[in-house]
Amino acid sequence: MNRTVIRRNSKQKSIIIASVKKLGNHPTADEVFTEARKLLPGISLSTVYRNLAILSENDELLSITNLSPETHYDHNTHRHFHMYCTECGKVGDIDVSEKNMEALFPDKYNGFQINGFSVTFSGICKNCSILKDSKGE
Amino acid sequence: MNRTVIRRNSKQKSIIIASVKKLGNHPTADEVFTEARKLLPGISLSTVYRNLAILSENDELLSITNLSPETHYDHNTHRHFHMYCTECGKVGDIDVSEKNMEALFPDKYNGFQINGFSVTFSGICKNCSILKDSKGE
DNA sequence: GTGCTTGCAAAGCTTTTGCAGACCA
DNA sequence: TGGTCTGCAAAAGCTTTGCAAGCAC
Repeated sequence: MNRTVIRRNSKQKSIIIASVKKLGNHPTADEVFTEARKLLPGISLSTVYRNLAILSENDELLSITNLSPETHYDHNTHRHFHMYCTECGKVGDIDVSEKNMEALFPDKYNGFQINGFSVTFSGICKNCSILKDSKGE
Repeated sequence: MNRTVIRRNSKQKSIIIASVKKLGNHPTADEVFTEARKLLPGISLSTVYRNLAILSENDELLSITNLSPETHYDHNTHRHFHMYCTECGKVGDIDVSEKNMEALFPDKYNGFQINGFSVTFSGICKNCSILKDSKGE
């Protein structure tokens, strides 16, 4: 669903896009805000939220809303899965073969017209496993 | 992760469980609250939240977070997918063959130890499609 | 100049928490 | 009776919104 309003460019918008790309690993709105402020100290959090929402609507970003309490944003808009570490909150990508994708993700299911999907695994990442082991937990 | 505290029964707790089962279709905390109040008008929303959290921790309920802005609760704790209608907010179940499950859901992935997963499709349900068609959208 | 976009502040929404009293075992 | 559970109210956390000023085109 694209906005029907005329879009304009602004310094803020391009800085927000650049920040998401630079951060790379599924930043939250607040992380984008922190990064964007390095380049434009006066930028406001609501501007970040507004632009992330618009970019998601226009499929220029993927918004991931079932990871943690916060919404994460991903500049990789291709179909892929996510892995969420319940220890450190880090988000990783999971690649799935195109064959499995097709088998799993039909366009329709019992009358539902499927437009998008979100797959998230939760668990413990390599780093946190090592940390836990070294603490003898 | 179970609580280590001793659990007691209460009228509120059993009414909350009964309400989730009666509502059936992935109710939110507020919907459970509304249902529970029919049976016990004095019950408080925080009691509902507290009990839903405990039941989820004990795997007596599945909590589905950020399907929508609210957390949904499911008395079906078996592995299955969800379908979220972006028009009416209704949540449906999607069954996937056990074979596909096994292929897709390994216990480990690149060092990640996978403990749980969440799969959500979003789109438009049958009812809403019909409504949209009849409006000529 | 028009009207989209921003920053600020305030509000909105769901969920959590502190505390005193109630109640289960 | 001891300690868990409840209800109330307030707060927390993330996100959205109203509005006047600023800026792109």
